Amino acid sequence: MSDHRAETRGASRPPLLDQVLVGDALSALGRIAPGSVDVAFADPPYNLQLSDALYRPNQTKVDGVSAEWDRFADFAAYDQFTRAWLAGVRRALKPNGTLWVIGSYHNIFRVGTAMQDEGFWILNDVVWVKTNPMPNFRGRRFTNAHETLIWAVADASRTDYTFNYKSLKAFNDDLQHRSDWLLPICTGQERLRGDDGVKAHPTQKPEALLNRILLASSKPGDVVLDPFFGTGTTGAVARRLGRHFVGIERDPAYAELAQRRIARIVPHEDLDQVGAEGKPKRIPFGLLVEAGRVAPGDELVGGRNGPRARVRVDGSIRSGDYEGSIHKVGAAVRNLSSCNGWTYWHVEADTGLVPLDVLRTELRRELRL
Amino acid sequence: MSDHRAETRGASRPPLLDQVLVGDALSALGRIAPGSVDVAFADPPYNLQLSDALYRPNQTKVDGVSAEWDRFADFAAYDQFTRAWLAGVRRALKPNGTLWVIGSYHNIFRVGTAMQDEGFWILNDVVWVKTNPMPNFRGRRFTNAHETLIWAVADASRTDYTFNYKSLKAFNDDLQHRSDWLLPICTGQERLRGDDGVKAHPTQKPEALLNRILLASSKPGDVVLDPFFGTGTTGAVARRLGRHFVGIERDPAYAELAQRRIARIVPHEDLDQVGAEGKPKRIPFGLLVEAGRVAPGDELVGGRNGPRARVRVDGSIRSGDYEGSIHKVGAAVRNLSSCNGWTYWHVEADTGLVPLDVLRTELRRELRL
DNA sequence: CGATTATCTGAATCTAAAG
DNA sequence: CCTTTAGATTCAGATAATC
Repeated sequence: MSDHRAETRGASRPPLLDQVLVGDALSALGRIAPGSVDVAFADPPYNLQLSDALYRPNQTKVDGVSAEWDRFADFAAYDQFTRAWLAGVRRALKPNGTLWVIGSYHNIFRVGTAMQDEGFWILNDVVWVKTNPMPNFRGRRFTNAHETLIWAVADASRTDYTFNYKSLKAFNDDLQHRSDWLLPICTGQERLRGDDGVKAHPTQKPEALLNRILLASSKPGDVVLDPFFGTGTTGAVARRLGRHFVGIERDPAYAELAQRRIARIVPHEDLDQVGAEGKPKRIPFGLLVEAGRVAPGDELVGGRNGPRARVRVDGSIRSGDYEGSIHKVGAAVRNLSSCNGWTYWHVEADTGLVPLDVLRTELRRELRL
Repeated sequence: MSDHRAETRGASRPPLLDQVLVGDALSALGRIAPGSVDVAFADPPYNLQLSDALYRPNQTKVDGVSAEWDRFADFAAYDQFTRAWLAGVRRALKPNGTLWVIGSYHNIFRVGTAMQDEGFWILNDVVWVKTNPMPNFRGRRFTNAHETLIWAVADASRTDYTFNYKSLKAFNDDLQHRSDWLLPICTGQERLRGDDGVKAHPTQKPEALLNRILLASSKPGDVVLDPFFGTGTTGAVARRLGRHFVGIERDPAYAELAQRRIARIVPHEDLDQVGAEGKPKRIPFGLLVEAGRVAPGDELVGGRNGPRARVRVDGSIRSGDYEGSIHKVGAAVRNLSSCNGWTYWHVEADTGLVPLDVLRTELRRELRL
């Protein structure tokens, strides 16, 4: 993480790591060093606009969200609030940092519009499909069985945001991970409750959701910001996964609860994910020739019964009239615009055809690159 | 349907039923009698903003949407276009009429915001989860595997919109219908093609999607409006379900194609029939880790006295020098080309070795999948 | 002819590093 | 900034081709 400073947009202030800042999101965001955050997760007020109490068919009252923090005069007020905190988060993020926001149909369209207007570049929307949503008691609509997440990078021109593609592919049994995530809501032991057994926070998110978000879009040691910290699910998961967190929460009681909760978390010992070693150093084909893994004059084969090529002293190859790099010649003989020569060309061994890529991997291991 | 007139807001003009109006949406909407429409479905341009060509790993070119009708100067231009057609649709709708709009993350947030601003009252957002989405070829994002629908009533004060709750509950094996719909994209015989075998329209929607929409939110004899008619999927399904349609399409060739398509439709005699639902959902190994059934750091055993592996945070495992999914590593340690990690790897319990497959079955049962 | 294998395609904001 | 080059990257389902 030594390159954090190089990525900052402005002056660096002392980082407020692994703490909960008590205060409203807007002013607290101003205390965070610009360009210091790798990933942000925000679970803002949903602006639910509930009017009357809702009762189940058995006449018990549904304990909905009716807190003061979820009341806005109108859409314009909600938009203004949204744009303000989005701007603050964007300032705190590194240019290649990403933001996740979760919401429902009550607010997510306004949030998404504001994100685009503020300059965020959307990478995906993700739907959290709930295995156990609350039913629709009145039977007047579809069961609201999902919530929407928006994932966006702070600066549209940056393509070097963190996305642990291989890790998520391994997670998903070797199929690339999709935008629909099936997860249960937060219940049972995981749900924080007061001494009276009543849920401590009305909208506590499941740790599994944050777990997947941070596995996908952050690295160990990264700084994770949550401007609506609540009871600290983001901090708990960040700590368990070896990431730093910065939480902002206006309710001191929630902040206190979150701190205690996070203190109990035992971080995982092994934080390795697939491909966590970082990008291996590039090994040019010439190095294989130089190291004697392939000798000048050796013949390469383009797959079973494919075209053949001859290795030359400088690591170029020739096949018929074509000469050049393994990639260029591979593309030429197949009449394609490009080609990965490492996987296309093979050498003949006793055991059969061996791709150059295998020889490269062996050399890389021996040279510890 | 004798109460149509009583529900109209303005003067009644002769209805333009079961026709395609050729022209741009804005002016054609003005020709529709105000307050005459029961349900509208809109599939507006998504404003995809594609720049360069995209190639698959096998170097074939992806046939993306590059039509002129999907090009807008900026978000402001798109917003203006959106607000204009939304106002026109709202005028055409009965006060208790509802509007469905489909979109992707490129445009749906802007559309949702505009709908709320224009006075529509959102009833649900619905996610169309695709069984067979196009993959993400470069591995830089999550597979974009869903699209979003917004369902809203024209007048927020009206609660007498059509929602066939019992019908949909029967459709869904006596469970109330949820907001996540699993459906394949439109391919095969259903996809309209020219004589050259090339798809007639780049964004044809599956009839199953419209079928569910009209089953849910309309009655036989209702008037269904589609301001972006394309090749007439809405009209085809409306006719089959005994509803009237009004289509608007600016491209005469599409309009002609749609008319011919709809003419071939044979309306159902029994309007209550429903289709079958999909297969059980796959549970990836990562979900077991996420759910706490297996913890990072736990040891897996490959059968009695077999090799051992260590579970990691992202659902990958490591055994010796090998890392990857349970299947990949299982294959590697056994020197096979493939392996079913679910039956090969076990966890040690008091009662002996338990295959991962058993844990998966338990989780599936609890999540009711 | 049936079974197996190869090919094609779908609303896509789809690279990274070196020079 | 731009240009060039290396080389990494796909899932489900329908259809066509081959055995």
